[in-house]
Amino acid sequence: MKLEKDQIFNADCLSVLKKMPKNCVNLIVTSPPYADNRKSTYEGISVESYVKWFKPISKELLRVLKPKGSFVLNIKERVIDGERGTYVIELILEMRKQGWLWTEEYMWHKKNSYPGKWPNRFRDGWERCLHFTKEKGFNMYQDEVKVPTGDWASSRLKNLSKTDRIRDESKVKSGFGKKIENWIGRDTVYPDNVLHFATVCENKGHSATFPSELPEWFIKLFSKKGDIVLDPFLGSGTTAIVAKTLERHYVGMELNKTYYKLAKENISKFVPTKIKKRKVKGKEILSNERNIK
Amino acid sequence: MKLEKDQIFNADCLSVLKKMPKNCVNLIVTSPPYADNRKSTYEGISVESYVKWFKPISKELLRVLKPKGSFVLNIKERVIDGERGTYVIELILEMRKQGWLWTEEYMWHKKNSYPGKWPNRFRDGWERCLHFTKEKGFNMYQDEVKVPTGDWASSRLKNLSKTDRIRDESKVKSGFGKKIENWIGRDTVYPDNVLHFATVCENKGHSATFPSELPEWFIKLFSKKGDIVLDPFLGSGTTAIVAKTLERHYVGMELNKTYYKLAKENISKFVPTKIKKRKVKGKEILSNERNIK
DNA sequence: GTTCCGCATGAATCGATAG
DNA sequence: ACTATCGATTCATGCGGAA
Repeated sequence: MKLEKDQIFNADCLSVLKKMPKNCVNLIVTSPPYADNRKSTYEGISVESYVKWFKPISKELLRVLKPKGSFVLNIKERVIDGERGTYVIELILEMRKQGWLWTEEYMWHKKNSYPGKWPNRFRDGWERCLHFTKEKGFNMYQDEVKVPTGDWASSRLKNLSKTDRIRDESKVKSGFGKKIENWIGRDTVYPDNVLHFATVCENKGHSATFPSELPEWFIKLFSKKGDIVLDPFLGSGTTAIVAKTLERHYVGMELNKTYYKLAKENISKFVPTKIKKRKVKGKEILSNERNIK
Repeated sequence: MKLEKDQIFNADCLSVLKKMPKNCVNLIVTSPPYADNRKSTYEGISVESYVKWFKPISKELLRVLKPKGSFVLNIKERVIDGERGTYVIELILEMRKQGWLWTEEYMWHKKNSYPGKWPNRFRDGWERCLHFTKEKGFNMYQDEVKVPTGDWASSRLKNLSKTDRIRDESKVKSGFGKKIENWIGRDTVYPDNVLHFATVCENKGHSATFPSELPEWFIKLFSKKGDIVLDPFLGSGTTAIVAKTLERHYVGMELNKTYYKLAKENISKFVPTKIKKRKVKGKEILSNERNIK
């Protein structure tokens, strides 16, 4: 299969990945389905089989990723019978056996974590963003995520107020250069490996597993314009939308038909491109043309 | 050996632990020496042998801990040859085999992380605080660590009281006063599992140190007055001082003679005055801060 | 045009209940 | 005894309507 840019598949990611050529994507950002506590699950993945389920996928991801590319895995283990599940840390060990380098673990601090009160724990306010690479000398564009110093920056990080959000959205839409302009005269510093983003709620209009700021940060950090960003569990399409907005190409898979349609709808709505359907060798693929407004 | 309260040992913790009776301490809080990359280390523990070195200690800790007690392990894996070391997550798996329950993983977000710049990673801004227990029904005193509400409620409360003062002057019996009381009663909430503390000044490269706020938070959360708090890697004595300040008893071990003397000196210097507390909204609260400053 | 308040909601977890 | 379902708990956030 030749890799067509900017398309999404309504299919199991493993089957699509196997048809993809090796070393073809620059960055993988995804948040896979979380494990399900129920013993017998027909759509979810059980806790017991999680590692076994994910291993063939991570093996293919290793194959399709370019040598200097990165794989960012957003995940968090469930509480199982009063304990934190061990399947995530077991997965790390298994992926290293496959050849992945566990380069870093970024922490996503969710300021608005799910409420609740229990006798043995507090609300869970963070998730892992595991950073895997194929080589030590992977691409990392640190200057693209520098943050300004001073109160303005820290307050923006801790609390995305309404004005900040407007600024943030315009920043994404107009590209990164404009943001730099806004910060001229200010000192900028490199961030640390802790990310402060609020989760998205349903009332924002579209449900998503992670806020757009999360893939945005990693896409800026680990890819450049024109690169290809892959999300094998696309969900409602957040990764693809952000990638396209940042002038990267996207490839995505989503098994669930409802989410696939939602992603397609969201992408067509948000991305300033005209999507055309085309038949190639009996298969329907997507190609896009630049929409010169 | 009979357990003497409020004493510290200048000895290898394992040898002392073995002499201690079982089920005698209520809480263990410690930050063990970090693994050392160098092959032959004088006092450090090599990366390869870290799990093997720690297992007999954690086995004894399991024995001396009371059934409803907790073990809080502050640790973070080093970067080894460009990758995060796996010995911490391997240790979690091994400790579960010993009988420990991996109940939770708290996250210490270091607000002022150690500076530096590397081509493949950012500054490390967080450490793990692994929470192990012997039973599901362990002791947890959640009310002791409540924090002020976030911006949402505080700004709302501020505005409510402002408009309400006006209404109160005009309408004495409006029934609105009670509503305010409900809001005021809600000015503290339960925290999540992310702790925001600044690091302490760099100690002279020996055993890992944490700010006093860290043991303070866990001592308040997992023990009550009169309980016994153990730190098998006491360092300069932070855990013991905080324990005593909070009217708990302490037991500590420190192998390094210099640090042992320092700890003893620090503890003896300690005058049982009030621990540093801050006033927030007229209420005394913990030094933990809900928001990133 | 702002600011402010009411309300719904979210990758949750525990304990009790029912089969 | 083991498993599935359900109600209670909790708080930061965004949206929409009101002041």
